[in-house]
Amino acid sequence: MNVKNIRIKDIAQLAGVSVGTVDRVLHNRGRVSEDALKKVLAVLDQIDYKPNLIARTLGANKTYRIAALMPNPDQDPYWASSKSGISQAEAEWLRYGVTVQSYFFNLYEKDSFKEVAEAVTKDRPDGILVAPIFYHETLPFFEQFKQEGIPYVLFNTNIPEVDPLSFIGQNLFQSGKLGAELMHLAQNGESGMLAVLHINEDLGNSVHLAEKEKGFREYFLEKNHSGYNITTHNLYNPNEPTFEKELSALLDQPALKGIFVSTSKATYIVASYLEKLQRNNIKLIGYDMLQENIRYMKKGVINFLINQNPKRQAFLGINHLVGYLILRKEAPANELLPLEIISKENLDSYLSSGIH
Amino acid sequence: MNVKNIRIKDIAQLAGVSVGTVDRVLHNRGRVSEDALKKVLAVLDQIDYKPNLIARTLGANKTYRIAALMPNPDQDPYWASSKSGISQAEAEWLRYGVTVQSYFFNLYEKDSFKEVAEAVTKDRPDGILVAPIFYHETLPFFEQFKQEGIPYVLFNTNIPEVDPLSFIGQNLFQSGKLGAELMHLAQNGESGMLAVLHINEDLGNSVHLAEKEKGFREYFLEKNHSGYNITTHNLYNPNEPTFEKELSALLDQPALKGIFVSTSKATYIVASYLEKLQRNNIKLIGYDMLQENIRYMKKGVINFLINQNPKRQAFLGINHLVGYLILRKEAPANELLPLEIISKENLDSYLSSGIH
DNA sequence: ATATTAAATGTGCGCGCACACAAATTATAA
DNA sequence: TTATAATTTGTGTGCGCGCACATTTAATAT
Repeated sequence: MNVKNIRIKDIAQLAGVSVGTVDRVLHNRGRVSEDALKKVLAVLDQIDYKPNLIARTLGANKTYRIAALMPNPDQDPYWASSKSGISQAEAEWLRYGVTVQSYFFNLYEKDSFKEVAEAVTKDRPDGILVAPIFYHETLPFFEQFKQEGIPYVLFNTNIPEVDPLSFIGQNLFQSGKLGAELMHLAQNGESGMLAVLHINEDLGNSVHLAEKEKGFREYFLEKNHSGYNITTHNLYNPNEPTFEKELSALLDQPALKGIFVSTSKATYIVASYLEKLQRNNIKLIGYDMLQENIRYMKKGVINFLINQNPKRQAFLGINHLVGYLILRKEAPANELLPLEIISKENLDSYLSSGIH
Repeated sequence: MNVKNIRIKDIAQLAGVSVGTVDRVLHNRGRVSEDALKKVLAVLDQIDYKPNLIARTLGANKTYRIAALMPNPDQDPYWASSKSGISQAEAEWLRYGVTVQSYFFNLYEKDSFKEVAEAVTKDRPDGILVAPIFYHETLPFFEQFKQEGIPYVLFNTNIPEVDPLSFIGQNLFQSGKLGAELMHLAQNGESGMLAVLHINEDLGNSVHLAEKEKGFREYFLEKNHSGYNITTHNLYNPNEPTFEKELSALLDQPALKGIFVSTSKATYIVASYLEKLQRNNIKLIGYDMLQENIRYMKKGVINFLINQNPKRQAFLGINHLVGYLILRKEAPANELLPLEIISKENLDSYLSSGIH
């Protein structure tokens, strides 16, 4: 019983004042005499008061509206994963009066983002989770959010200048280096031509992808592996006829030994071509445990996946926001998720382990 | 406001009875007439009542004592990691009246386990977390715990027969297979001799380790890689003079291309010999991100680590117990953590990401 | 000096649940 | 029928916090 935490009541008793006074001091609402203030502060200085968050939450009985601003999940299964993380977090907090309103913008149109972001601004939510894949377009909105005192959390893409409550994502440079290490391993010591391939549908993403490429190249630079000849390939809309031509041209090169693809959707697109063209000697390394990618990995077309954990990213984003709003918890400024390596032999262990 | 959750009060109103009656039905405490029971159940059938756990926890205001029964963390840094997971969980729940009492037994002495387990039994905790590395010795204790209605969670080693509230660990067979895949990769296509090495200090563990070996061998069987010649080596106490002799004899074999070590402590022991004997062409694959292992990985002596996440295992164990005791949450019967692959290039991303 | 205003302090209530206990109803005994 | 026991039902209280409001004390005006 003596291990129990100190309550406001105890502080009041120790300081010889009423709980109301202690409350006013704790929240510095003023209306406290210097004398009383001193007494309370003296006690607070001695003991380490930690409010009972459970009681606080119960008493508050407020409802919180969180806005999630992200690309349309129908356009890319990667974003569908993010969406499911949001839904999972929402389900967990619904009963405590938290609702999440999702706002989807078109992955390929900057104007769509603006439009949707304005809608969010109008709605004045209590907190905002956003995947700011467009750089310039987002800045003024964050200015606005900050002015209105609405906390915002970024995920997937970081923009440190806007000083968010928290960012959740990964170190992209290191991610590229890891991709290179895996590629190197998969090559069995033989050298040859390696391709870095970006399918850059959404132009907002290019900085993002370049960072991965830098890391990829850095690895081979450090290793001084001149045996590998690394080329870069930028493709755009997979639906255009030029796409297939360009990709096929690349895959036809007999010297090509491996492809590092910088996005999750691009991974299964390339995998499908590799399978169709029977180029099973080309090692493929890409991103994320999307349904399609899982299929190709089980077939052996994809050698490694680096898990960006889109679901977990979004899930944590909502959680941090909720923690900040109702439990007054400080969220970590940067939550960099580990770079998880998925191979044929540990794939199932990831699939069966919940959100993780 | 209409999104708010349904309260007991609401159910009472809908059923036309008092909250007390609803409470008795929900907790089936009896003392309810058939008529009232029917009415309440009818309402409950219609709506999806989810109790407000915050309110429940607040009201309960009980203190819970959890006993953690595990090997002495001073004997092996692996267990020190587990310990830190327990401490972290304890810190998180302390203010809600949860205390954790740790009971350490000697990793090498079955009798020590018995002794400590008896102490736990006498203390009658509200819940027990245990790493049951000795098989036969543990069974009668679980019988006792079950009779007394004390929930227990296992981690690290599973004993499904004792029907725990939850088990937290990994699929060991798959873990061995993964080790083999990584070894295969690290070999760069060259074949040769591979060694599976167990340093089996605590005899209780042997089944555990055999399972990993089975997986390791299975991988090469499936691949039909007769090019690799796999041998098994059982070593015991590293402090005995024979130990060094036997290990050196193994490492001296020029055909030896790789070693798969089945425990975390053994990993850095072997790494130290590899370094000393300058056998840097032997690939080493082992377990866990212990301080020493991290050092050897950064130096390039260890090629891959499979992370068993001892810290997280214990952390989750306490959390499940707490969730069950105060929030009445059902813990998952089997929480199999993913088999995380650690390499030089993603090591830092794991180190910087907290408990994960 | 008393009346009025301002500042400081203390008290009460609700959040939703669990549990103890009081009240009301029904069944049984005298 | 009335008295008593057994069963069923309802009410009240506390958990710790935050906030609204009542009360007390001090400062100022008349």
